[in-house]
Amino acid sequence: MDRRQQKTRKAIFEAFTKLLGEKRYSNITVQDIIDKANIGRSTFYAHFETKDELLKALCTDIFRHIFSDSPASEKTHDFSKSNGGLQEKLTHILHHLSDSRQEIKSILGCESGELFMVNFKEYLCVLFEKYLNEIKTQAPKEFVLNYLSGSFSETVRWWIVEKNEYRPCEIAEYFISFIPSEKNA
Amino acid sequence: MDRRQQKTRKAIFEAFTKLLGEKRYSNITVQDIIDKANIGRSTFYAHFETKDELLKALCTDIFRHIFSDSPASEKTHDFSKSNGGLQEKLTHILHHLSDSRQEIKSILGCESGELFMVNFKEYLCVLFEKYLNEIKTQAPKEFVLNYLSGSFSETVRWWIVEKNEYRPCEIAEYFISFIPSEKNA
DNA sequence: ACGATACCGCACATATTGTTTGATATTATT
DNA sequence: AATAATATCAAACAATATGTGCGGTATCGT
Repeated sequence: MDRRQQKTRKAIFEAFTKLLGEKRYSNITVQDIIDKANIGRSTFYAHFETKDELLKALCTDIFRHIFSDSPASEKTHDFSKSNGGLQEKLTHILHHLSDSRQEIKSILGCESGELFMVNFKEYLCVLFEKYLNEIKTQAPKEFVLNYLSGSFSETVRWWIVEKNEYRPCEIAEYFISFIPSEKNA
Repeated sequence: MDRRQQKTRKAIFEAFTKLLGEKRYSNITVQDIIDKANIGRSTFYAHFETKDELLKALCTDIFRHIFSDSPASEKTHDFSKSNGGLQEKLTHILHHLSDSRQEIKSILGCESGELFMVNFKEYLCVLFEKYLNEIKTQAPKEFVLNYLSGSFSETVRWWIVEKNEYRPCEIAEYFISFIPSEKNA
């Protein structure tokens, strides 16, 4: 990728995230972005068709960072096992989320959070699906999968937005304790 | 309230919900609304300052309907008790939600869903707070309250948006079964 | 050094917004 | 039935945002 493109793209992302900290997503105009990023109008549209595409690209970047590396091998899907288990994986994700906290908090602060959360839930569904058979329940799979991704994503939202003192491992532990399993019986 | 106002307000609401079924919230313009509602420009602004205010008013109307009447007395806060318990209350709420399904589905279909969900969660927090002491957990109250309102609201979202065959009482039962309590031990 | 291309600045037509004006029609009240 | 209040309307308005197109310039990769 051309250095100029990298530079411009980065400038747009930075301007955008700054603006998200200042005002609501829907109130941010392309004009605002190109002013703060100090780029030409046509340059912006050469990179992103719309403001929505920009947001989507930003989220994609963040998720690539968060879900990139697995903390351990996928050998075991026993979610309370110390190594490669669900709890460890969630803790790992929470650490990554914590790294980008300010950025994510800005996104979650308004309607743009919707897109972030939808994306996040999709990633989580893939993750939780592997552990479905560990869960003690009569409820149908689709219910359970939505319940888990929904509850965890909402937990993350709360954890990120509200300034609280809990550490990633604590959140993961609390969350796991709410899942009906052999261990939590 | 003046009959003219009632008529206009109703026309605006109807036009707005119709439009929400056709296109995304952010792509709906005030122009669209006044065209479909067949009212004058200044008339719209006499009723609502912005499109956001209109959405907020619509949500308020819906929630007033959903949370208006209690199914039973508030005597007992034992949530698995058959009468006045949490499960019955949730079932009742789900029935109301089902009544306004199409309307709510339109709202949830795009960014406007964010506002709806935030509002919904606030109402749910008030409800769940009464049952906090029934829950077996080591997690702090603020975590639990957010977990419950988050997981239930996400369950509702899934239930409303995805066309599925589950009845209100089934959803309530599945949800309750995921809460750690004496009964679910 | 050179061809490719990303950027810029500017301009343009189009669309939306929010406000104002004065006239008209409907309402609530007496 | 008459009257005063007011909700609505149509039209016009400036201000702003959008998306696109153009030639010229600077920077890039090779």
